[in-house]
Amino acid sequence: MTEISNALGLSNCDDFLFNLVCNEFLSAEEMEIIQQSSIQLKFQRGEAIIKQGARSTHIAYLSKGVVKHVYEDETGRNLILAISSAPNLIGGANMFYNGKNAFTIFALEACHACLIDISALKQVILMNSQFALKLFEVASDMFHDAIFNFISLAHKHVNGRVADIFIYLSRSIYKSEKFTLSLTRKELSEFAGVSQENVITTLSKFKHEGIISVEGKSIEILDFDKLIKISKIG
Amino acid sequence: MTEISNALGLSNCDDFLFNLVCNEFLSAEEMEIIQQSSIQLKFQRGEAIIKQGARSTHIAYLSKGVVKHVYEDETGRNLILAISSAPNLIGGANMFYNGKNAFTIFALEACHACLIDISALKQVILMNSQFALKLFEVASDMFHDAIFNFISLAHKHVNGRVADIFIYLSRSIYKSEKFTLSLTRKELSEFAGVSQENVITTLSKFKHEGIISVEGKSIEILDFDKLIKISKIG
DNA sequence: CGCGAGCTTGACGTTGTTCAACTAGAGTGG
DNA sequence: CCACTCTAGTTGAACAACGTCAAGCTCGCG
Repeated sequence: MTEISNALGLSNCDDFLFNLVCNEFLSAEEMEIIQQSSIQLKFQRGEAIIKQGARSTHIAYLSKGVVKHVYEDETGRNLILAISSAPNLIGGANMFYNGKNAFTIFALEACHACLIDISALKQVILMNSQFALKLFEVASDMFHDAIFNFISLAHKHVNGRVADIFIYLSRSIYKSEKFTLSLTRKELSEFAGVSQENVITTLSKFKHEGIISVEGKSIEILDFDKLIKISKIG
Repeated sequence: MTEISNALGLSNCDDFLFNLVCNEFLSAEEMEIIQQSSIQLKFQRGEAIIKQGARSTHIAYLSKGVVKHVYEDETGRNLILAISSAPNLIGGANMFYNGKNAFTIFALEACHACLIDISALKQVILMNSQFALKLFEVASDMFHDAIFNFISLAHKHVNGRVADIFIYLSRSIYKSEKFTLSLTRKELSEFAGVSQENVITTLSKFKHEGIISVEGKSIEILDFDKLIKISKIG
């Protein structure tokens, strides 16, 4: 990847991590097929990487940044299905749907992503079943994240839902107990499935109880055990 | 399948429909591998076909009956993730998880199911990538059902949720506008993520408004359009 | 005939949404 | 340098939605 092509946001998809993920499964020839039909792009916060309703022509390998998976319903209300951070394969769940993307993936911060052509990918799957199994696992993981979130939405009140979200963000996305939130309060509420005001009130409560420290977008989880306890009781 | 082995609930897994699904993808040899390690069983209402937390050793091909996919949480509250009816492959989402089943699958009525050994299935996947793609599609379908339900839980009130459930049951499970419900009111409430009383009240309301006809377990959808309208406004 | 499981209805308190007002910071143009 | 405006965040009060509780119902079965 040259400096110039990189600056233009155009290059083949030869990200180091992507190689790392795939190399143990792919032959040079197979890797070549995927690289030929792939393209490396940069996205800014708010840009859609994969758009709901559009024909699913590609999935993406996220090499830098954080994204949200959003379902936009008829009434214009949004629901965040999941958050993913690099390095990760995203959009795989669209791959075998009816040809249209089931949800939109938005960049939450500056992102580098490699768009991989689905037909090339299928071609490689047919050549290499080990790789098929691997892809299966990745898609499966997202499914289980979704179930987890599901439970939270179905049975828990705001306290439990917000607790779940911060446990998820800390463990799976930012991988630290101290992080700078890439989501707005409104986005938090679209993740929790409650009103923005309700999320804010709950955050204030957690702050006053010394469970988390909140300074705008700077979050620190002070009492992880208590957060888990809140998550459990709902 | 002899009459005797059928009565005992024991036989190889040579269900006609199962053959139908697989034959276009599997060779005789591959089919043989799967059949050798599979077993045909009968289940009564309430019996678990696949148990949450147990090691995922098999998935199932449901040739007769209706099942529920249930997540049982720490506090003993249940959440129905999805309903499936025959003919269908069930439990596929557990296949590539961390080795333990993420949810339980219960028979809602008398069911015939063929338990298929996962290691045999993986063996065949490695031999035949066409088959891998097919399995991928099946698992993908369940994922999209789950997302659909997700939205319903996140943003809609009881009216919308109950409407969604009856649309789903009518279209995807019973495939008729008139059917005999295999779920109790309590199970409906575990599907909708609201209290049983709330489901009942809503059903009564729909009945008085002439949207559905309810006589115990006998349901008939009288005004599908109105049901869809209710689903949309939430 | 009586019992129990599933179903139904209404009253009441809790939880959540909506609305409206207010604050703080960032960007813009005179 | 200071209004002006726009966006994100915050707080409280009024109202609607939901869960819980308690009571009564129906139907099948011993």
